[in-house]
Amino acid sequence: MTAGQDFQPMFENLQRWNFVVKVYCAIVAVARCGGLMGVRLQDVAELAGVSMKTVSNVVRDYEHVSPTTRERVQKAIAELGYRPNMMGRRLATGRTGLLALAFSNVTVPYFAELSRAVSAAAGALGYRVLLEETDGTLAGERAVIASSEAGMVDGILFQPSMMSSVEISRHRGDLPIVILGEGAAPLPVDRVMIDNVLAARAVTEHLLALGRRRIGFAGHEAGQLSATSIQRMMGYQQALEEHGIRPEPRLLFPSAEISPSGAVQGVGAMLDAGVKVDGLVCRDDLAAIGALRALQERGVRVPDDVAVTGWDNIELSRVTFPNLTTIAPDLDGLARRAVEMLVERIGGYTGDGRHELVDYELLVRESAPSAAN
Amino acid sequence: MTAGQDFQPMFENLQRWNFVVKVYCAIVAVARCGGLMGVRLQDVAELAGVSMKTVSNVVRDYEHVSPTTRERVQKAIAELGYRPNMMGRRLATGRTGLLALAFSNVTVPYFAELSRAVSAAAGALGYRVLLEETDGTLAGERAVIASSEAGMVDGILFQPSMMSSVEISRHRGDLPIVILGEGAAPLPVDRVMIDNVLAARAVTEHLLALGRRRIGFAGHEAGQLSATSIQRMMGYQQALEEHGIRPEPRLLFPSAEISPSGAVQGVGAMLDAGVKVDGLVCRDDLAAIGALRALQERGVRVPDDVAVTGWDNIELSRVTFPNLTTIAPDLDGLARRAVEMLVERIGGYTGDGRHELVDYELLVRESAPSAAN
DNA sequence: GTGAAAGCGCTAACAA
DNA sequence: TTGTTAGCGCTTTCAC
Repeated sequence: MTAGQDFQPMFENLQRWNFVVKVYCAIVAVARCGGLMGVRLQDVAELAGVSMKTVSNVVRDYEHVSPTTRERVQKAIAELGYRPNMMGRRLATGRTGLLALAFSNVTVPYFAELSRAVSAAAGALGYRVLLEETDGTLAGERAVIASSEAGMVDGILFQPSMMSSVEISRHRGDLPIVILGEGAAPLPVDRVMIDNVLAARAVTEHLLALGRRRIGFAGHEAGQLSATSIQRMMGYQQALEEHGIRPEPRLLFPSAEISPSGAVQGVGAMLDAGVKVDGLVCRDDLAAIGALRALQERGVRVPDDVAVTGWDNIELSRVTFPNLTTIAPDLDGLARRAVEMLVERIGGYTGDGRHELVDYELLVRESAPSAAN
Repeated sequence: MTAGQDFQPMFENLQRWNFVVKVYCAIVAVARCGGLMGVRLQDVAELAGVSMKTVSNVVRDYEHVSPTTRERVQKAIAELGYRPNMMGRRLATGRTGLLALAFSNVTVPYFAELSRAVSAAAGALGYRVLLEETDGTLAGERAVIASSEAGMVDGILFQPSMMSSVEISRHRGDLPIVILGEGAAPLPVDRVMIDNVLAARAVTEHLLALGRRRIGFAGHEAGQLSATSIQRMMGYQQALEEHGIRPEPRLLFPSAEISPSGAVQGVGAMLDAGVKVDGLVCRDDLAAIGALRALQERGVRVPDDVAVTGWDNIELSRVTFPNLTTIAPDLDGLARRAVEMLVERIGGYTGDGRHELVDYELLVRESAPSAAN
């Protein structure tokens, strides 16, 4: 008997012993909690008496596996309670099946609703979504980009608020990225948004059609304006000018902080300062909700005295009293298109940056009813 | 010259060539976008002229590396723009650094705020959070548990709404889990919540102290009650009974759908049916916001005619008009404790299930002001 | 203090 | 149709 012949059986025994232990553990585990720890592809292969490749084929629903083999493997899988380990799979394939969705803060209802739309769209294409909050800070945005580059995700949907397009374009070349919204976006990078200028014009024109002439704009940043605020204010201004009304700086109601409370204070302060308006275009629904409170606290009636509009069509905009006339972006369309483009990039598409617009709708509700009312 | 001697230089040349290509790519990449594709530990090791082990030590801040070596390695890392690949690391260590946070729906403000608190608490312990939405369905909850078991996360924070505690306890034994909230929780599993019965009593007693006697409960499920609704209704009932008031089934205002609009309809329908109340304990802030609208639509004044209370202290509860008296759970404390316990479990702790309570506070605001007002 | 090599669990050429 | 084997990028004994 040579050393080789001696070693082989010993090795087999080792394997078998390992297997026996695993099965024992399985029984204990099943008895304990119905599951099983650390079952590997190999364990299944051994129990089924086939190779790992075959098990892998069965697991991934590869076609060319004989029915009998497949059945045997599936029996082994069930018996052992095997579940594929994503980490191993991802390391081998280089894909994680995860998309990062980065924006400032999930507690902003628009982003929460966006994330649902994105999750749904991603799910339809076999991806899951890792939410990343940037807190709207440059540091936060850099951290998110950096960590996304660590291979945990296959691509990133990014709604920037601080980062410049130059810096965005400096990201690592192998991380596919799609920009959401009207923030900075380098030309070579894909982006999806709605036409903010046009929508802001539409909403302002709606107030003009109601006969309002002293129309304010509320809820934008008190300091450096965001791209979002700029575009919406541009549309507001255009609509006024087209109707021969000169935009007045006094009719701008900035918020010290972009939040509903910020709008309560910002709008409140201007009203207390004696500024008179009969219409208010708010930067977003949250600002509009704050404006509603600021007006109502002071006994101003909405829409009779002041008609108010929001933006985003968040769920609560239907429930305020009065509920909000608002711009309703096609969130599902936006999410679907963004995910599609990202998945194309992940798939290797290297064409030029595509900058696409999606639809929106002006939803007329109580806070600024239609002229017919 | 032997074959061996011949092969060695060739191999070295191959390595060097590979290296030259990488550096070239690096230059191109840096020129193009400041980053670099696919730099591996090995590439850094080669450039620095050390072994992978040493680079790994430097990357992970291992102490025992000589300063000169460390510096050389760091230079190579910077030069190549190396970033460790999480997948590889995780496969090797068996840890992903990811915690799943599973609940029905991020668009529910309470959950959005919870997720921020959890992200913060997890970040402090070196973990990141993967948000998982179950849509409040049994199928959704099962899918989340199943996918969490696929090795993508190290543990899961789960706020169940449908799954029974028996089924929860059947999950795979190697997936640490902590239950959030008052839903089903098997005894052996850790859980963190606030005392819903006590808090509901506190909020009801607040209304009683205001002299309200016809106090309703609003916003619970029209059909099968959730654990949350049950506990809050129990506290409501206890407070009434302690004050010698018999709870009246007519004063229950269920919602066909747990949403603000659902509450608008539910409360509205009861009011239209002629039910009279002077106080309304709402299951949550969203229901309270809906109730507010239902009341205001009908000209009922809040709090003068009907005092209203919410639950959760969501951001918008400060901005409604009137703003909401509400139960403010210590979200940060809850998140911190839940993450701590989960991380302990991940670390191998196997003690009995711990069921812990965290603080809450009754926030008195306009919708049900203090008696002194 | 540093290096060599054996995995982690899976996939995918290439063989058979 | 199925098996063999060489990685994926990293960590980690165990030597040196």
